[in-house]
Amino acid sequence: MAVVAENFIEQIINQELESGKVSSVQTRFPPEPNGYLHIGHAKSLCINFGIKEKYQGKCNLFFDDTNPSKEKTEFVDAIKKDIEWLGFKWDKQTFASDYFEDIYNFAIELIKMDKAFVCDLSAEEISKNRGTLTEKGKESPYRNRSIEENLKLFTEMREGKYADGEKCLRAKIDMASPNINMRDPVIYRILRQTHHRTGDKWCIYPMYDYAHPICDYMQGVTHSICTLEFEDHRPLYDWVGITLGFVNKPRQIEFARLNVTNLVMSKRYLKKLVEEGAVDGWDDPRMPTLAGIRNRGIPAEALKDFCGRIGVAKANSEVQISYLDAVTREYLNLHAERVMGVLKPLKVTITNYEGEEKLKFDVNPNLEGVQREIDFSKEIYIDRDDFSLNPPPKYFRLKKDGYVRLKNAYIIKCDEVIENEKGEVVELKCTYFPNSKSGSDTSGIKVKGVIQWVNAKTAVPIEARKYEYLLKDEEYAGQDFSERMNYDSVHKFNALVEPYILENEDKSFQVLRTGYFKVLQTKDGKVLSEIVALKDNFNK
RNA sequence: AGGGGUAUCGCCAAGCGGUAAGGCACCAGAUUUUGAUUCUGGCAUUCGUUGGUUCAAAUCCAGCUACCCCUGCCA
Repeated sequence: MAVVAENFIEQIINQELESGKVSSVQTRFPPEPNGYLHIGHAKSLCINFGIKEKYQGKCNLFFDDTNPSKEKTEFVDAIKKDIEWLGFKWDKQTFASDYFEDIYNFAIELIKMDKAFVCDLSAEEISKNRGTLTEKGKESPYRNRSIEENLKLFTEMREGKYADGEKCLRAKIDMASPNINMRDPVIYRILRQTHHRTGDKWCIYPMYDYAHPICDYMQGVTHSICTLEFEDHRPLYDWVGITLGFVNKPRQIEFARLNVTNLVMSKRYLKKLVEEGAVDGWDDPRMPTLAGIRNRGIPAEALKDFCGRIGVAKANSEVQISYLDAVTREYLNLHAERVMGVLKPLKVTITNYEGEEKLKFDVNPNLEGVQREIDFSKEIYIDRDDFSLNPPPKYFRLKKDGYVRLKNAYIIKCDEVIENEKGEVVELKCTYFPNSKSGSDTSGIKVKGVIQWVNAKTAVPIEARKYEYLLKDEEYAGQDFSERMNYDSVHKFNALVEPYILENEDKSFQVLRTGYFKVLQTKDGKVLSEIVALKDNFNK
């Protein structure tokens, strides 16, 4: 894990701790349960839980469920699973809906202070009266209703006397404000939607801008961390807290959201891909969701390390996807078990070898002395790409009359190439050198190439799939991805792998030279996903 | 004359008045039974730009410029 400099949020907290403005720190991770978490959320998770850990504070998991038309229990379960996968432990699990009654009572307070009013304007009229970026807005004709009338009307709104959209509650701030969010924003709307937790108890729901500062405050949040687009909302966030007289009002701090080159990140779009069946679900390895990343075989530790290394700042930036690969590679190199597998099997018969033997194989060269056994015999398979009939210069692997080392086994020489009627290579006849065994090589033969192999008898056939990330590029931007997704984002191989890999599902294995493997359980059986994230220089 | 932000190497990113950290990528070399790993060396006389203050500026001031966000009864 790389050591990362203190980010600007931590600097702010340090100052507040020093000055005594706060004595302890509490954050919250506030997803709306309307979809799965993606890699961008991982950054927020790492920031919020990172602060909890660093300052021995608290961090709640707070579901922002103020809009019942989009939210589902399915999503809250998925979100929790993803956070658990990352290894973060929240202090309390809370919902905005836990506070609906308080939020309502605070609205009554606001009305009593003459800081909120019931407005009869339609959504379109409100929009029209809001003014534009350069022109100030017009005050609602209902703005000066009496407190008594507002109280009565708002109570009736809750009781269901009015139709959806017929009335709303607005904060009374300033229609001339240059900040559009302050132009008497709507804080309650009438919405007859069954809420995933409160059912039909309510027909009015608070808006995010109004509910969030209250929920933060009620939970004891000291630092409410969100993304840059909420900077313009901070005055409103503060207005709510100040007007309601919150003591030690939480402070909202904004940071730049994570962008990754060419990665499709909008929840709207990801949802569409799932609904159209362009991918196998939210957890498809091609998805940038945490579930997808998990299935891809990227360890949680690697993802967290990535989040730490990209830093936290306010400048809009775009991180290269290859950086995630690099961090994954680094983690896997240190921790992953090694396993051999061939994507495109090519039979090799070792004509002068008889019998069978067990060979030692390093589980991971970084874990000294930890070995397991692999079977060797006269019939093996190598990868078709490790043999070339017309080798380019500096080709280190097997060629006709050439030598190569079978990883952890013997040096072999290719004597004969067997082709079928179509001229395709179907088998190689080789001889091995008994005194060239790994670890006790006295043959004196120098080979530059080392290739992986699997034993014909023990290897298991499996469908290997190579998943590409869902990428957006100019050519496809804004278009319908689904066709392309199925076309070129998954590559399938009838591969052979060591049986060992199947006994260790849910682990990621580094595969020699080609990348890393992870076994996925799918409807039609086991599938090995192969994602290339290792360095692959030999094609240069 | 709308408001709010941001500008430091190809990509992230430290720096907070004392003379440009680090990571990824890249280049060169060494070791290597993964063409991986590891190792060693290289990689911004310059911080969007123009002026100003200062003995000294990426850091302070002023003016430009570029990019991002804001006109949901979404979050």
